[in-house]
Amino acid sequence: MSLRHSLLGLLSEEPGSGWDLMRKFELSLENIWPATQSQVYTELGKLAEAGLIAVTATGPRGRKEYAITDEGRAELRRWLLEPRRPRRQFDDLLLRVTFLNAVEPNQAREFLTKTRDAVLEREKELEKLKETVNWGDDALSVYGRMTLEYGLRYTRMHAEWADWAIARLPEE
Amino acid sequence: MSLRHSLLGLLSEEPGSGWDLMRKFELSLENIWPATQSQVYTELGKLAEAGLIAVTATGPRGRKEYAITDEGRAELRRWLLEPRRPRRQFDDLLLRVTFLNAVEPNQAREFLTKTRDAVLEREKELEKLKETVNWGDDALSVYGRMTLEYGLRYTRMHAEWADWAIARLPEE
DNA sequence: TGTGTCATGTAACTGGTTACATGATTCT
DNA sequence: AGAATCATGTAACCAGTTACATGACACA
Repeated sequence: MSLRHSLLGLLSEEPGSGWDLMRKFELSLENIWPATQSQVYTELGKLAEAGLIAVTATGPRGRKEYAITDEGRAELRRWLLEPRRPRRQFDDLLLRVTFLNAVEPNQAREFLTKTRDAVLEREKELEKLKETVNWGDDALSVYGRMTLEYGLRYTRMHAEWADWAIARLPEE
Repeated sequence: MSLRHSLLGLLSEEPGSGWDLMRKFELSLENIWPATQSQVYTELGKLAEAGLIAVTATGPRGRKEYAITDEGRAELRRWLLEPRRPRRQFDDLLLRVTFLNAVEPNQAREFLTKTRDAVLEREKELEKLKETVNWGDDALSVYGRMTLEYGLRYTRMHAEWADWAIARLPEE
Protein backbone atom coordinates (compact mmCIF):
# COMPACT_ATOMS: atom_id res chain seq x y z
CA MET A 1 0.00 0.00 0.00
CA SER A 2 2.71 2.44 -0.95
CA LEU A 3 0.55 4.65 -3.11
CA ARG A 4 -0.64 6.10 0.14
CA HIS A 5 2.91 6.85 1.18
CA SER A 6 3.87 8.26 -2.19
CA LEU A 7 1.11 10.80 -1.74
CA LEU A 8 2.22 11.58 1.79
CA GLY A 9 5.77 11.95 0.51
CA LEU A 10 4.79 14.34 -2.25
CA LEU A 11 2.59 16.36 0.08
CA SER A 12 5.40 16.54 2.65
CA GLU A 13 7.30 18.66 0.12
CA GLU A 14 4.44 21.00 -0.73
CA PRO A 15 0.63 21.08 -0.69
CA GLY A 16 -1.24 20.30 -3.88
CA SER A 17 -4.49 19.22 -5.49
CA GLY A 18 -5.29 15.81 -6.91
CA TRP A 19 -4.45 17.18 -10.31
CA ASP A 20 -1.06 18.48 -9.18
CA LEU A 21 -0.23 15.15 -7.59
CA MET A 22 -1.30 13.25 -10.66
CA ARG A 23 1.16 15.24 -12.75
CA LYS A 24 3.91 14.65 -10.25
CA PHE A 25 3.34 10.94 -10.51
CA GLU A 26 3.62 11.17 -14.27
CA LEU A 27 6.70 13.32 -14.22
CA SER A 28 8.78 12.08 -11.36
CA LEU A 29 7.45 8.81 -10.00
CA GLU A 30 6.59 7.13 -13.26
CA ASN A 31 9.43 4.64 -13.00
CA ILE A 32 9.26 4.08 -9.29
CA TRP A 33 5.62 4.02 -8.30
CA PRO A 34 3.22 4.77 -11.14
CA ALA A 35 -0.34 5.72 -10.25
CA THR A 36 -3.47 6.33 -12.21
CA GLN A 37 -5.72 9.34 -11.95
CA SER A 38 -8.55 7.38 -10.39
CA GLN A 39 -6.25 5.90 -7.79
CA VAL A 40 -4.93 9.30 -6.76
CA TYR A 41 -8.36 10.76 -6.16
CA THR A 42 -9.71 7.79 -4.25
CA GLU A 43 -6.64 7.57 -2.04
CA LEU A 44 -6.70 11.29 -1.30
CA GLY A 45 -10.23 10.82 -0.02
CA LYS A 46 -9.15 8.00 2.25
CA LEU A 47 -6.11 9.88 3.51
CA ALA A 48 -8.24 12.90 4.35
CA GLU A 49 -10.74 10.73 6.17
CA ALA A 50 -7.91 9.16 8.15
CA GLY A 51 -6.68 12.61 9.11
CA LEU A 52 -3.26 12.19 7.52
CA ILE A 53 -3.91 15.04 5.12
CA ALA A 54 -6.43 17.90 5.12
CA VAL A 55 -7.99 20.30 2.64
CA THR A 56 -6.35 23.68 3.22
CA ALA A 57 -7.66 25.66 0.29
CA THR A 58 -10.21 25.49 -2.48
CA GLY A 59 -10.04 26.99 -5.93
CA PRO A 60 -11.83 27.20 -9.27
CA ARG A 61 -13.40 24.07 -10.79
CA GLY A 62 -13.86 22.49 -7.40
CA ARG A 63 -10.11 22.41 -6.85
CA LYS A 64 -9.17 21.12 -3.40
CA GLU A 65 -5.70 21.72 -2.15
CA TYR A 66 -4.44 19.20 0.37
CA ALA A 67 -1.66 19.56 2.91
CA ILE A 68 -0.05 16.91 5.06
CA THR A 69 -0.94 16.94 8.77
CA ASP A 70 1.33 16.15 11.71
CA GLU A 71 -0.18 12.67 11.89
CA GLY A 72 0.60 12.31 8.20
CA ARG A 73 4.21 13.30 8.70
CA ALA A 74 4.54 10.85 11.55
CA GLU A 75 3.08 8.09 9.42
CA LEU A 76 5.47 8.94 6.58
CA ARG A 77 8.48 8.67 8.85
CA ARG A 78 7.20 5.48 10.38
CA TRP A 79 6.78 3.94 6.94
CA LEU A 80 10.19 5.15 5.75
CA LEU A 81 12.08 3.39 8.50
CA GLU A 82 9.81 0.40 9.01
CA PRO A 83 11.75 -2.80 8.49
CA ARG A 84 10.15 -5.15 6.00
CA ARG A 85 10.87 -8.30 4.14
CA PRO A 86 11.49 -7.36 0.51
CA ARG A 87 8.23 -7.67 -1.36
CA ARG A 88 8.13 -10.53 -3.80
CA GLN A 89 9.03 -9.51 -7.24
CA PHE A 90 7.53 -10.49 -10.50
CA ASP A 91 9.91 -10.37 -13.40
CA ASP A 92 8.31 -10.97 -16.72
CA LEU A 93 11.65 -10.96 -18.53
CA LEU A 94 13.30 -13.58 -16.36
CA LEU A 95 10.18 -15.69 -16.54
CA ARG A 96 10.44 -15.75 -20.28
CA VAL A 97 14.15 -16.53 -20.13
CA THR A 98 13.35 -19.48 -17.88
CA PHE A 99 11.16 -21.03 -20.56
CA LEU A 100 13.17 -19.93 -23.56
CA ASN A 101 13.98 -23.52 -24.45
CA ALA A 102 10.44 -23.76 -25.79
CA VAL A 103 11.51 -21.78 -28.88
CA GLU A 104 14.32 -22.15 -31.42
CA PRO A 105 17.77 -20.85 -30.41
CA ASN A 106 17.70 -18.23 -33.15
CA GLN A 107 14.42 -16.92 -31.80
CA ALA A 108 15.89 -16.90 -28.33
CA ARG A 109 18.82 -14.90 -29.66
CA GLU A 110 16.51 -12.39 -31.26
CA PHE A 111 14.58 -12.07 -28.03
CA LEU A 112 17.71 -11.31 -26.01
CA THR A 113 19.05 -8.93 -28.63
CA LYS A 114 15.83 -6.94 -28.60
CA THR A 115 15.94 -6.86 -24.83
CA ARG A 116 19.48 -5.51 -24.85
CA ASP A 117 18.65 -2.85 -27.41
CA ALA A 118 15.65 -1.74 -25.39
CA VAL A 119 17.66 -1.27 -22.21
CA LEU A 120 20.42 0.54 -24.11
CA GLU A 121 17.76 2.91 -25.38
CA ARG A 122 16.55 3.42 -21.85
CA GLU A 123 20.08 4.02 -20.61
CA LYS A 124 20.52 6.75 -23.20
CA GLU A 125 17.37 8.48 -21.95
CA LEU A 126 18.55 8.37 -18.36
CA GLU A 127 22.00 9.61 -19.37
CA LYS A 128 20.35 12.55 -21.10
CA LEU A 129 18.21 13.24 -18.04
CA LYS A 130 21.33 13.25 -15.89
CA GLU A 131 22.93 15.87 -18.15
CA THR A 132 19.79 17.99 -18.30
CA VAL A 133 19.05 18.36 -14.62
CA ASN A 134 20.84 21.04 -12.67
CA TRP A 135 22.07 19.13 -9.64
CA GLY A 136 22.45 21.20 -6.52
CA ASP A 137 22.87 20.01 -2.97
CA ASP A 138 19.25 20.36 -1.90
CA ALA A 139 17.41 17.27 -0.65
CA LEU A 140 15.70 16.62 -3.95
CA SER A 141 19.00 16.76 -5.81
CA VAL A 142 20.68 14.38 -3.41
CA TYR A 143 17.95 11.76 -3.25
CA GLY A 144 16.71 12.23 -6.78
CA ARG A 145 20.26 11.79 -8.02
CA MET A 146 20.45 8.52 -6.05
CA THR A 147 17.42 7.02 -7.70
CA LEU A 148 18.65 8.16 -11.11
CA GLU A 149 22.03 6.57 -10.46
CA TYR A 150 20.27 3.38 -9.53
CA GLY A 151 18.47 3.44 -12.85
CA LEU A 152 21.70 4.04 -14.74
CA ARG A 153 23.57 1.25 -13.01
CA TYR A 154 20.60 -1.02 -13.44
CA THR A 155 20.33 -0.49 -17.19
CA ARG A 156 24.09 -0.93 -17.64
CA MET A 157 24.04 -4.16 -15.67
CA HIS A 158 21.06 -5.34 -17.64
CA ALA A 159 22.65 -4.67 -21.03
CA GLU A 160 25.90 -6.37 -20.02
CA TRP A 161 24.00 -9.36 -18.74
CA ALA A 162 22.10 -9.63 -22.02
CA ASP A 163 25.36 -9.69 -23.97
CA TRP A 164 26.73 -12.33 -21.64
CA ALA A 165 23.56 -14.38 -22.10
CA ILE A 166 23.59 -14.07 -25.89
CA ALA A 167 27.14 -15.41 -25.95
CA ARG A 168 26.03 -18.42 -23.95
CA LEU A 169 23.13 -19.37 -26.19
CA PRO A 170 23.31 -22.86 -27.70
CA GLU A 171 24.34 -23.08 -31.38
CA GLU A 172 21.51 -23.28 -33.90
CA MET B 1 -1.40 -12.56 -16.60
CA SER B 2 1.85 -14.46 -16.52
CA LEU B 3 0.87 -16.94 -13.87
CA ARG B 4 -0.96 -18.67 -16.66
CA HIS B 5 2.22 -18.81 -18.72
CA SER B 6 4.35 -19.92 -15.82
CA LEU B 7 2.08 -22.91 -15.49
CA LEU B 8 2.22 -23.61 -19.21
CA GLY B 9 6.00 -23.30 -19.06
CA LEU B 10 6.32 -25.75 -16.19
CA LEU B 11 3.93 -28.20 -17.79
CA SER B 12 5.83 -27.94 -21.07
CA GLU B 13 8.73 -29.62 -19.29
CA GLU B 14 6.73 -32.41 -17.69
CA PRO B 15 3.16 -33.16 -16.59
CA GLY B 16 2.22 -32.63 -12.98
CA SER B 17 -0.55 -32.08 -10.46
CA GLY B 18 -1.50 -28.83 -8.78
CA TRP B 19 0.53 -29.94 -5.83
CA ASP B 20 3.61 -30.65 -7.94
CA LEU B 21 3.33 -27.27 -9.61
CA MET B 22 2.90 -25.52 -6.33
CA ARG B 23 6.19 -26.96 -5.11
CA LYS B 24 7.92 -25.95 -8.31
CA PHE B 25 6.79 -22.40 -7.78
CA GLU B 26 8.22 -22.48 -4.29
CA LEU B 27 11.48 -24.05 -5.33
CA SER B 28 12.35 -22.54 -8.65
CA LEU B 29 10.13 -19.60 -9.47
CA GLU B 30 9.98 -18.00 -6.05
CA ASN B 31 12.13 -15.05 -7.08
CA ILE B 32 10.77 -14.64 -10.56
CA TRP B 33 7.07 -15.25 -10.41
CA PRO B 34 5.77 -16.34 -7.03
CA ALA B 35 2.35 -17.93 -6.84
CA THR B 36 0.09 -19.02 -4.04
CA GLN B 37 -1.55 -22.39 -3.68
CA SER B 38 -5.02 -21.03 -4.29
CA GLN B 39 -3.90 -19.25 -7.41
CA VAL B 40 -2.36 -22.38 -8.87
CA TYR B 41 -5.49 -24.46 -8.46
CA THR B 42 -7.86 -21.82 -9.80
CA GLU B 43 -5.67 -21.11 -12.81
CA LEU B 44 -5.29 -24.81 -13.60
CA GLY B 45 -9.05 -25.02 -13.76
CA LYS B 46 -9.22 -22.11 -16.19
CA LEU B 47 -6.41 -23.46 -18.34
CA ALA B 48 -8.12 -26.84 -18.57
CA GLU B 49 -11.38 -25.22 -19.52
CA ALA B 50 -9.61 -23.22 -22.21
CA GLY B 51 -8.12 -26.44 -23.58
CA LEU B 52 -4.51 -25.36 -23.06
CA ILE B 53 -3.90 -28.21 -20.66
CA ALA B 54 -5.75 -31.46 -19.95
CA VAL B 55 -6.05 -34.02 -17.17
CA THR B 56 -4.09 -37.06 -18.31
CA ALA B 57 -4.09 -39.16 -15.16
CA THR B 58 -5.70 -39.36 -11.77
CA GLY B 59 -4.26 -40.71 -8.54
CA PRO B 60 -4.90 -41.11 -4.83
CA ARG B 61 -6.50 -38.28 -2.85
CA GLY B 62 -8.20 -36.91 -5.90
CA ARG B 63 -4.87 -36.17 -7.55
CA LYS B 64 -5.24 -34.86 -11.09
CA GLU B 65 -2.24 -34.87 -13.33
CA TYR B 66 -2.24 -32.25 -16.03
CA ALA B 67 -0.33 -32.19 -19.31
CA ILE B 68 0.08 -29.35 -21.78
CA THR B 69 -1.85 -29.65 -25.05
CA ASP B 70 -0.73 -28.57 -28.52
CA GLU B 71 -2.82 -25.43 -28.15
CA GLY B 72 -1.08 -24.82 -24.86
CA ARG B 73 2.34 -25.17 -26.43
CA ALA B 74 1.38 -22.78 -29.20
CA GLU B 75 0.15 -20.25 -26.66
CA LEU B 76 3.37 -20.60 -24.67
CA ARG B 77 5.48 -19.86 -27.74
CA ARG B 78 3.26 -16.98 -28.74
CA TRP B 79 3.61 -15.45 -25.31
CA LEU B 80 7.37 -15.99 -25.20
CA LEU B 81 8.02 -14.00 -28.35
CA GLU B 82 5.21 -11.49 -28.09
CA PRO B 83 6.61 -7.97 -28.10
CA ARG B 84 5.44 -5.85 -25.19
CA ARG B 85 6.09 -2.55 -23.57
CA PRO B 86 7.92 -3.23 -20.33
CA ARG B 87 5.38 -3.45 -17.53
CA ARG B 88 5.53 -0.62 -15.08
CA GLN B 89 7.54 -1.37 -12.09
CA PHE B 90 6.93 -0.59 -8.50
CA ASP B 91 10.03 -0.21 -6.44
CA ASP B 92 9.42 0.17 -2.77
CA LEU B 93 13.09 0.78 -2.04
CA LEU B 94 13.54 3.61 -4.53
CA LEU B 95 10.30 5.14 -3.36
CA ARG B 96 11.65 5.32 0.13
CA VAL B 97 14.94 6.75 -1.09
CA THR B 98 13.00 9.46 -2.91
CA PHE B 99 11.47 10.66 0.33
CA LEU B 100 14.43 10.02 2.58
CA ASN B 101 14.82 13.70 3.29
CA ALA B 102 11.86 13.35 5.64
CA VAL B 103 14.13 11.66 8.20
CA GLU B 104 17.45 12.60 9.79
CA PRO B 105 20.62 11.91 7.77
CA ASN B 106 21.84 9.39 10.32
CA GLN B 107 18.58 7.48 9.98
CA ALA B 108 18.94 7.64 6.21
CA ARG B 109 22.44 6.24 6.56
CA GLU B 110 21.21 3.41 8.72
CA PHE B 111 18.49 2.66 6.20
CA LEU B 112 20.94 2.43 3.31
CA THR B 113 23.39 0.39 5.34
CA LYS B 114 20.72 -2.15 6.22
CA THR B 115 19.72 -2.30 2.60
CA ARG B 116 23.28 -3.00 1.51
CA ASP B 117 23.75 -5.70 4.14
CA ALA B 118 20.53 -7.39 3.08
CA VAL B 119 21.56 -7.58 -0.58
CA LEU B 120 25.03 -8.81 0.36
CA GLU B 121 23.32 -11.58 2.31
CA ARG B 122 21.24 -12.38 -0.71
CA GLU B 123 24.29 -12.37 -2.96
CA LYS B 124 25.95 -14.92 -0.70
CA GLU B 125 22.94 -17.21 -1.00
CA LEU B 126 22.96 -16.99 -4.78
CA GLU B 127 26.72 -17.59 -4.86
CA LYS B 128 26.19 -20.72 -2.80
CA LEU B 129 23.40 -21.85 -5.10
CA LYS B 130 25.69 -21.37 -8.09
CA GLU B 131 28.32 -23.60 -6.49
CA THR B 132 25.79 -26.24 -5.45
CA VAL B 133 24.08 -26.84 -8.77
CA ASN B 134 25.64 -29.20 -11.22
CA TRP B 135 25.58 -27.18 -14.42
CA GLY B 136 25.39 -29.23 -17.60
CA ASP B 137 24.49 -28.09 -21.07
CA ASP B 138 20.86 -29.11 -21.03
CA ALA B 139 18.20 -26.45 -21.56
CA LEU B 140 17.46 -26.03 -17.89
CA SER B 141 21.13 -25.53 -17.11
CA VAL B 142 21.58 -22.95 -19.84
CA TYR B 143 18.51 -20.87 -19.11
CA GLY B 144 18.47 -21.44 -15.38
CA ARG B 145 22.10 -20.33 -15.25
CA MET B 146 21.12 -17.16 -17.10
CA THR B 147 18.50 -16.16 -14.56
CA LEU B 148 20.87 -16.96 -11.72
CA GLU B 149 23.56 -14.82 -13.31
CA TYR B 150 21.06 -12.01 -13.59
CA GLY B 151 20.36 -12.31 -9.88
CA LEU B 152 24.07 -12.27 -9.06
CA ARG B 153 24.82 -9.25 -11.19
CA TYR B 154 21.76 -7.53 -9.83
CA THR B 155 22.70 -8.00 -6.19
CA ARG B 156 26.29 -6.86 -6.87
CA MET B 157 25.08 -3.77 -8.65
CA HIS B 158 22.67 -3.09 -5.86
CA ALA B 159 25.27 -3.36 -3.10
CA GLU B 160 27.73 -1.14 -4.98
CA TRP B 161 25.03 1.43 -5.56
CA ALA B 162 24.18 1.43 -1.85
CA ASP B 163 27.81 2.13 -0.97
CA TRP B 164 27.93 4.90 -3.52
CA ALA B 165 24.73 6.37 -2.08
CA ILE B 166 25.94 6.17 1.52
CA ALA B 167 29.04 8.11 0.55
CA ARG B 168 26.88 10.85 -0.93
CA LEU B 169 24.66 11.31 2.10
CA PRO B 170 24.65 14.83 3.60
CA GLU B 171 26.67 15.30 6.80
CA GLU B 172 24.75 15.04 10.04
C1' DT C 1 -16.46 29.96 -30.32
C1' DG C 2 -13.95 26.18 -29.82
C1' DT C 3 -9.87 23.72 -28.13
C1' DG C 4 -6.89 22.53 -24.47
C1' DT C 5 -6.08 22.22 -19.80
C1' DC C 6 -7.62 21.86 -15.18
C1' DA C 7 -10.41 19.38 -12.16
C1' DT C 8 -13.28 15.99 -9.94
C1' DG C 9 -15.25 11.63 -9.24
C1' DT C 10 -17.44 6.49 -9.83
C1' DA C 11 -17.90 1.61 -11.61
C1' DA C 12 -16.42 -2.61 -13.30
C1' DC C 13 -12.70 -5.52 -13.76
C1' DT C 14 -8.22 -8.13 -13.11
C1' DG C 15 -4.59 -10.31 -10.78
C1' DG C 16 -2.67 -11.53 -6.60
C1' DT C 17 -3.13 -12.47 -1.23
C1' DT C 18 -4.98 -14.34 3.00
C1' DA C 19 -7.77 -17.22 5.25
C1' DC C 20 -10.76 -20.91 5.56
C1' DA C 21 -12.14 -25.70 4.90
C1' DT C 22 -11.66 -30.58 4.21
C1' DG C 23 -9.75 -34.96 3.97
C1' DA C 24 -6.91 -39.18 2.17
C1' DT C 25 -2.54 -41.55 2.35
C1' DT C 26 1.98 -42.67 3.99
C1' DC C 27 5.42 -43.29 7.25
C1' DT C 28 7.20 -44.06 11.88
C1' DA D 1 -2.05 -44.03 16.89
C1' DG D 2 -0.33 -39.76 15.44
C1' DA D 3 2.32 -36.71 12.55
C1' DA D 4 3.77 -35.30 8.15
C1' DT D 5 2.74 -34.93 3.62
C1' DC D 6 -0.17 -35.01 -0.32
C1' DA D 7 -4.14 -33.12 -2.32
C1' DT D 8 -8.07 -30.38 -3.48
C1' DG D 9 -10.91 -26.42 -3.46
C1' DT D 10 -13.71 -21.76 -2.11
C1' DA D 11 -14.50 -16.98 -0.23
C1' DA D 12 -13.33 -12.52 1.04
C1' DC D 13 -10.20 -9.11 0.35
C1' DC D 14 -6.82 -5.67 -1.49
C1' DA D 15 -4.31 -2.94 -4.85
C1' DG D 16 -3.97 -1.44 -9.30
C1' DT D 17 -6.18 -0.76 -14.23
C1' DT D 18 -9.47 0.70 -17.61
C1' DA D 19 -13.30 2.97 -18.83
C1' DC D 20 -16.85 6.06 -18.09
C1' DA D 21 -18.81 10.54 -16.89
C1' DT D 22 -18.99 15.42 -16.14
C1' DG D 23 -17.90 20.08 -16.41
C1' DA D 24 -15.45 24.76 -15.37
C1' DC D 25 -12.03 27.88 -16.84
C1' DA D 26 -8.39 30.05 -19.86
C1' DC D 27 -6.70 31.54 -24.02
C1' DA D 28 -6.34 32.14 -28.88
